[in-house]
Parts: sequence; C-alpha cells; structure tokens
Amino acid sequence: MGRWEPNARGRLEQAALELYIERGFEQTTVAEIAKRAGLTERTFFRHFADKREVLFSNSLQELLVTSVAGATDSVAPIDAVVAAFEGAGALLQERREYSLQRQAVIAANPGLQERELIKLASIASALADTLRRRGLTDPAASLTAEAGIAVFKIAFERWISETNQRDFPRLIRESLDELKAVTAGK
Amino acid sequence: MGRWEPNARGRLEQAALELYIERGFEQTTVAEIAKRAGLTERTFFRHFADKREVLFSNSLQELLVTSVAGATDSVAPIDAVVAAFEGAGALLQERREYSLQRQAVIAANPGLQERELIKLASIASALADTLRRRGLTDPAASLTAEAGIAVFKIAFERWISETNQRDFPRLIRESLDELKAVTAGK
DNA sequence: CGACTGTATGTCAGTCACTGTCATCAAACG
DNA sequence: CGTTTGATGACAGTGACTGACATACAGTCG
Repeated sequence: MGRWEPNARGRLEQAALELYIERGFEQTTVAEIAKRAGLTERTFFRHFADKREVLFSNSLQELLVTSVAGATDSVAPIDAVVAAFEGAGALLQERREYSLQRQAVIAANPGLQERELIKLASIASALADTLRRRGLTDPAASLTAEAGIAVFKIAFERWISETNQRDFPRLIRESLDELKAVTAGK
Repeated sequence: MGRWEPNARGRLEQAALELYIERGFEQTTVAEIAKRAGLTERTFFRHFADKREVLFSNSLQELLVTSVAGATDSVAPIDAVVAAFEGAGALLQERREYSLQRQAVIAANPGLQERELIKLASIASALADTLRRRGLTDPAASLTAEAGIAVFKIAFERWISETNQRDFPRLIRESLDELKAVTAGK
C-alpha cells in the first residue's frame, strides 16, 4: 500500500462522519479522523479548513444557482427559486439515510449548526446575485432569496423529523404556499 | 485598587470591542482583552463561553419576544412580528455609532458572522414559540418568524450601509412590504 | 468585632484545534 | 534517468478553552 491511496478527501469525509456518529463531534479528535483515513492530522487540514467543514460541501449551492440561472423568464422569481430547491430536494431524497445521519450529527452540536447557517446564508447571497443578473433589483432580490431559504429550512425540518417520509419537494411547495398565505396581509 | 472592581463583564465587553477594532478579531488574544480589563484570561471564560460571545447578548431576543407576546390579538402574526422588530430597530437607532462599529467587526470575520446567524436563528425559534403560544400552528408559526428575520436582516444591511441614515423602523416596514410583494404570487 | 459562608477571581497544568516550515516520496515528463 | 510537480509526513509552535484548586472580597450572624 503506497503513500498515494486514492480519494484522500473522500476517505476523510467518511471517517469523520463515522466517528462523529460513534462518539460525537466534540469527543472526536482530528488526529483520530486522519488515522482512520490512513492519513495524518496535517493532511486533514490541507483538505478542510477546519474540523467542521468536513461535513459540508458547495455542491448544493452550485446546483441551485445553475437552476435559477436557467429558469424561464416568465416564471416569478420566488417560484424560480423554490423550484430550484424542489430539484435539490429531490436529490437529497435519494440519499435520505445519509441526510438523516448527517443532520443528527449537526443537530447535536451548536458549532455545526453555525456552520450550516452560514452555508445557507452563502446560498442566499449567491441566489440574490443570480436574481440581480436576471434584472431583479434590490431589496426584492435579497428578500426573494431569503424567503426561499426560509421555505427550504422549514420544509427540511419537517422532512427530517417525520417518520412516515412524505415527498420532500412536495413539502417545499407546501411550505411556499404557507409563506404566501402568511404574508398575504393587506 | 482591590480585586473587586465593579462590572467586570462590562469592562471585558468594552475592552474586547476596542481591541477587535484596533487590531482585528483574530489578531486579538483573550489574554490581551483580560489584561486591558484588569482581569485574567480564566475570568474572561467565566463570563463568556468563548471569544466571540463577548460581542453578543440576548437582550434583543427578550425584547422581541415580550413585544410579540403582548401584541393585540387582532393584529396579523407577521405584522406583530415586524412591529416588534420596528421597536427593536428604534432602540438600535439610538446607538447607531456602536452598531456600526460592532457590525464592522463582525463583517470582517466569518466566525463572528456564524455566531450572529445562530443568534438570529435562536430569535426565530423563540418568536415561533411565542406565536404558537398565541394559537398559531406550524408551519405558519415558524415561517412567520423566519420571514420576520429575513425582513430584519435585509433592512439592517441597508440601514448600516447607507451613508445618509434613513429611519430604521421605516426601512423595516418597507422591507416587509417588499416581501409581501415578492411573495404575492398567483 | 470576629468567625462563617458564598461567590468572584487568580494560578496552573493540560488538551486540542490549527498553522508554518521543511523534508520526503510518488507520479509525470523530457 | 534526471527533473519537476504535487501530495503527504514530521515537527514545533500558538492560542482557545477546561478542570482543579487556592485565595480574597462581601455579607451575615453570633
């Protein structure tokens, strides 16, 4: 076995998730993660900025931005954003078991929740940029993006917590309808 | 000068903000903050859970919850929530200089932004609880709270960034109107 | 006034996340 | 086969944060 086993990053991600599940996030040291992946602590920090980042990636954001950027012009911005989340939700649904495990780890640690929130904020910022590029002005662009995040957050909570798993994209759509009802004031 | 100078916590908060402004958050050590406050590093951690927490308090959350809990029943939930934020905004407006300094420090550091986001999430959770206690059911309660946070976030950004300072509560109200417009789909 | 108690602070040792630096090894290339 | 490039290892160091114990101040009671 050479020094160059393939997919070091992936091995670190898997080892980290396993250990976070087994003993908890705080009780796991980076040295332990690296050892299980057959690497050293220093190498871990070459692949991930910190101990938390190993649970997060930017694939969701890229997916959402691409989706909104490619939406038909006639679709209302809020519907384009939520439709993008529905697409992402369908993908998450295909890996529900992984999503459940990962979310259980995050729910058990405030530091990980912070990281998740800033990732969502980054997505909101990227979506607002995309909407502006499509001609929407501020503050509408920012608010539409934030509204989309809120809808997704609520729907995700429901999807994760419900035992009889309902269709995630459907939950997202229902969440949007509820937001429209709630804000439909005079 | 005895060991018992008054208001240790307040001295730590002020020393921390000063140093974060002077040399930046990361370049400031907790030992330096404690020294400027006439205390030790260990005492800092008895007053604040970590180096970031010294910039945050829960007074805003308590204020908002009290306001929403005391709102008239006939007022729509989203309006009660936003009215609460308008009240909080008026208070922040009275300390605009402090708000600007504090926000400049936070904007310069991702870790502080994370902490700010989880504080806002905590507020959203508390407001949702309050709305539920007033008879609103989920997911409406959670969505209303999240919508209020979104409105506040956008309005706050504008209030901070604009040189000719417009009335903050007014910005909040306008932000809500914009959200209503944006979500007023079919 | 003096002992007693509770709480805030000081002291010290220790763990661990994270970083800078340099050495080393594998693969690709000419 | 030598060179180069990039990923990894080895190691020392800083600083955030914690646990355990000692100490000093403030209030109370006799």
